[in-house]
Amino acid sequence: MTQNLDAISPDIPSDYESLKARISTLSDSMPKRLLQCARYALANPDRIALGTTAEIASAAGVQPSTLVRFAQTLGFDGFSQMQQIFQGQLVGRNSEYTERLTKIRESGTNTPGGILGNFVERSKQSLDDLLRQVDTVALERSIEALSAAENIHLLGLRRAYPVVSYLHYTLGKMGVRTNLLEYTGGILEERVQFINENDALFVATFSPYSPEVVEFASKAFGRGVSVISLTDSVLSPIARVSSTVLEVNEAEHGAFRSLSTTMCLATSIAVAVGDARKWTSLS
Amino acid sequence: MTQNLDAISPDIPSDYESLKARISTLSDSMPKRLLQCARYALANPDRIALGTTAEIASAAGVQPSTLVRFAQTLGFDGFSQMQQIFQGQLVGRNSEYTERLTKIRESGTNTPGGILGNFVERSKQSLDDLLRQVDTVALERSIEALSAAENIHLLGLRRAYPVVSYLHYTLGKMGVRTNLLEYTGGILEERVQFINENDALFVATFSPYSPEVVEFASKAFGRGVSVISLTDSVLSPIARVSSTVLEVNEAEHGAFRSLSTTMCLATSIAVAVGDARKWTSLS
DNA sequence: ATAAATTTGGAATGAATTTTCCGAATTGCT
DNA sequence: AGCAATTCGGAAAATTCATTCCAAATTTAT
Repeated sequence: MTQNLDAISPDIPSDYESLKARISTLSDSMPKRLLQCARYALANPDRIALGTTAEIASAAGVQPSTLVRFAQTLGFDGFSQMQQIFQGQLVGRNSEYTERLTKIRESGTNTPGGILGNFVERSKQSLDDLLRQVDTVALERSIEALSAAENIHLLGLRRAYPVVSYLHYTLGKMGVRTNLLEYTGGILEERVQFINENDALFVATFSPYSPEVVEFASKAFGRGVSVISLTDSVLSPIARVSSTVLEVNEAEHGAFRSLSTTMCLATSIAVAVGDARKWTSLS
Repeated sequence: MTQNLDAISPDIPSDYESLKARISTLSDSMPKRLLQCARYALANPDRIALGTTAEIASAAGVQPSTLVRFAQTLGFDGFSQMQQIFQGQLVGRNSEYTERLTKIRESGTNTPGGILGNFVERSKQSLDDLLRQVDTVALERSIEALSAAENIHLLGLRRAYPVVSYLHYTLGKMGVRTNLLEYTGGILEERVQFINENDALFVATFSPYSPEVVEFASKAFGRGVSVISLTDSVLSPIARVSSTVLEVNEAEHGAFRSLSTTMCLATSIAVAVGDARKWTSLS
């Protein structure tokens, strides 16, 4: 097998891209351990570039010899030769990046790359703002409320729906069951009655704020339910009917906003709640 | 002299900045050859990071032993220890990130604020990586395919579902109708027949890759449908059944990954496709 | 179920690399 | 200019590292 592959492609990959491509094509026919190497290499190219066989092997959970075999399977003489490709990628990266940024800036906002560059920049700014402006007290109270709740209900429509559906999934994976309130016709409001005082309602809504969501939260809040809201302004109508308000200023491009920062916050909330629940369930 | 310096500053520089600072303060009292090392090191930090003593020494016009003495003059045990600082600088290109991350770790990653700080930093890094690694050709081809498609079908389960549901919403707002394939029981596969050759299938899937999604994409691809996939590795099984592959390396916190970067890319795609469709519909 | 082929782990090998050491050369001081 | 201290070069030693090899384990084919 190996001989055949060598015969088919005797030349060695000369840059990181072709190396990735070769890994991709050969991964089908790779045995378990070599696949493990492949996965590790693609996930941690920096460590391959700088580490020794012993270090990398132990980090990847294989033998040093397997690492050498992996390199040889890809067409290299040995590990060292493959390592050079990873090193080249590491060095070229620095210069390429700035070069690429200027190129993207020049390309304006009408090319796909330009649009992406724009969003990346704004998202980074937005993430900075999040960390700077976040109300840690509100955040901690939110985590507490969600951790203490008997049941967690999630509500969000339109642009907010991906946020709550993600929370639903991630919390579920952490062993925290949640109730994702889907909007199926006009019956949403009727479900308020199934939320009781010991529960928490997590509601996400952004401008323009869906009236039905605000209305729902208002009713729940009126019933004494702990309402944690994620929104884009303290002026949001949801703020008045919430126990705790989390604010996020999302990156924009014209009229279109990303969900990048919001997702970052949502993930953090999920992990924090998962952690808190784990500790309490263990004790 | 050397003994004195050791006595004055027995601690070793722990990052590139303090290393540079020490070189600059000590360079006054350095003899010729060591100064030569200092100059070379500051001018070619990358080569110091990756080369061997023999290589570097010859490039710098000194003996390998001089290189070792140089490192020891700066307070290190030997060359290897100094090299690690240069390597660290190479990996944490914007050493800001790693620096801030360690700062965050010191303040504890178990508090909600700590978890958020962690995700914010990693997400920013992840966004940088996205811009650096994105295959602009693949991106442009994706936009073209999606713009040219008669109908756009969207598929993504579990963690990928929020991504496609967001695309569904955003593209809809831009006047691009899409068909969001929801997973309702085992009937998913039967829907392949409703996708025809002029359509495009956008499929998102992350490790562990849902077999049913891969299977679905495979069938569509087999029917000649343009399949644009968004995934987390070239080893993804979806890659083999796609016309175009977009790769995203998302930020992690332990076992949990955010969707921050993925959402940024998704938004960009939506805006780009929306733009492209607008132009063609106007002309 | 059995045999053949492939893959794997781990020790052994051999190469490469870092570090030490010491005599020679250079520099600084009187 | 002559002496002492420092610096340097280069070889030798010690260490680390990549690679090879082979027996054991696993997988595949019959």
